Amino acid sequence: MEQNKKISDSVIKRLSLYNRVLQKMEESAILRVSSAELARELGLTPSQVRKDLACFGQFGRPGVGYNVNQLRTRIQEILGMASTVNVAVVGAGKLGQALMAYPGFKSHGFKIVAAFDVNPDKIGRVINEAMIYSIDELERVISRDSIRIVILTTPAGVAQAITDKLIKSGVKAILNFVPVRLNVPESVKVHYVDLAVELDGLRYFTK
Amino acid sequence: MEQNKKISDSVIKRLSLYNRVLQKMEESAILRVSSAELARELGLTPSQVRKDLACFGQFGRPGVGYNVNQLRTRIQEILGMASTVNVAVVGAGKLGQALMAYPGFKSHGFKIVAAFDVNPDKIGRVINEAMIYSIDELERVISRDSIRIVILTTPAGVAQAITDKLIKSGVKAILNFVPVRLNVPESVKVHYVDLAVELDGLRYFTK
DNA sequence: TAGATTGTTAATCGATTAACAATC
DNA sequence: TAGATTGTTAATCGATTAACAATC
Repeated sequence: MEQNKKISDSVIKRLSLYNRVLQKMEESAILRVSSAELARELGLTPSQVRKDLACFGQFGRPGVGYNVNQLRTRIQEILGMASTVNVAVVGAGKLGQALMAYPGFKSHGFKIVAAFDVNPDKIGRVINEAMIYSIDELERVISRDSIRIVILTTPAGVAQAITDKLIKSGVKAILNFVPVRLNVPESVKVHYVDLAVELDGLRYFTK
Repeated sequence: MEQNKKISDSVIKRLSLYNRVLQKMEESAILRVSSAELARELGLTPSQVRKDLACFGQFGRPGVGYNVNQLRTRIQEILGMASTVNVAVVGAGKLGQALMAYPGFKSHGFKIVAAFDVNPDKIGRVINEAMIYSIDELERVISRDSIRIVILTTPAGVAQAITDKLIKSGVKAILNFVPVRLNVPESVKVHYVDLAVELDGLRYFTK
């Protein structure tokens, strides 16, 4: 069974990818899948797929493989995709607004329910059913909508101060597009999406 | 000296982060820095900083540390930041247009010089000095502007076909926002930015 | 000189891959 | 039964951390 060790971020991200592939297979009415097929689809090794899944119990049958529907259901349980999770965007600039309109979150069970900005011209506007609030409303709306996950796209200068406020309001995880390292307590998780750094990696490769 | 082993992506990304910190220090007229200070600034260990830098030679002086300006200059050489690199955005939807307007690329030596889309309403528009071209112009413009790095934000259905075209046109690296695994030859590098998967990771953490 | 800090080697840790008995 | 494929243990690989002699 293997279980009870703590699961790494990489495993969770791959689980999310398995789920996507399984969803496609289900649409194509495919009933069974082997670790080898999943691996090929995602550019992994069969061993890795089996090991990832084994973190959470036994889903497959030797000689047969995995039941597509059953495996997908179980992964969605593990990832907590059953109920939709509310997310807020903080900083409704071009990038923030683009993320508010991004269609890819829905199928993963996320809904952007609010955004925040300081610009009076933006406040009150609605994008994709979510309203842009004044940053002064942060605490109130975060708590009203039980928002635990936030996408941060503010200017660099205010990112830390706003993060402090977010954490006070009960936010537990931040997807951070701001090129600044955030100081947060251990109980809060930050994922960094640093686009310029990503491009730096690509440029180095092309030399 | 350590050198001549192949350098991992993680090392290159950290180099890019060191560069950012060093730039700030230079603005504050700080002349010297130790691996311990750099490490603290970025949440790493001093060992790791020294090891990363040692991949490319000896920059520091025992008992003294690193010369800020000298180290930054050297890192920019390593990363190839001396001359600006042309980048194209393929798929000028909301996300693509937001990335065209993103101010953070410039300081890293990137310039988005062109975008591509199929929508006739968008074609011909100019955002941040870069024009949106018809996708039919792909080969011509990519080659005209010597574009080797592309940011991909197309619909999922056309991502692979367009990627094939890009590679034929000479593109060597792709920053891929489309939730699809791209099939590319070994000589081409793809970095995936999968926002829904990132959020899945955060949601799992908050449970 | 004494204290600080490097570059580098060795030890540790974690993640990936290979191997294989169990079993459908 | 024979072939396929799992779950799991062992081996490998790579990345991070610790330790320390060299040296400013």
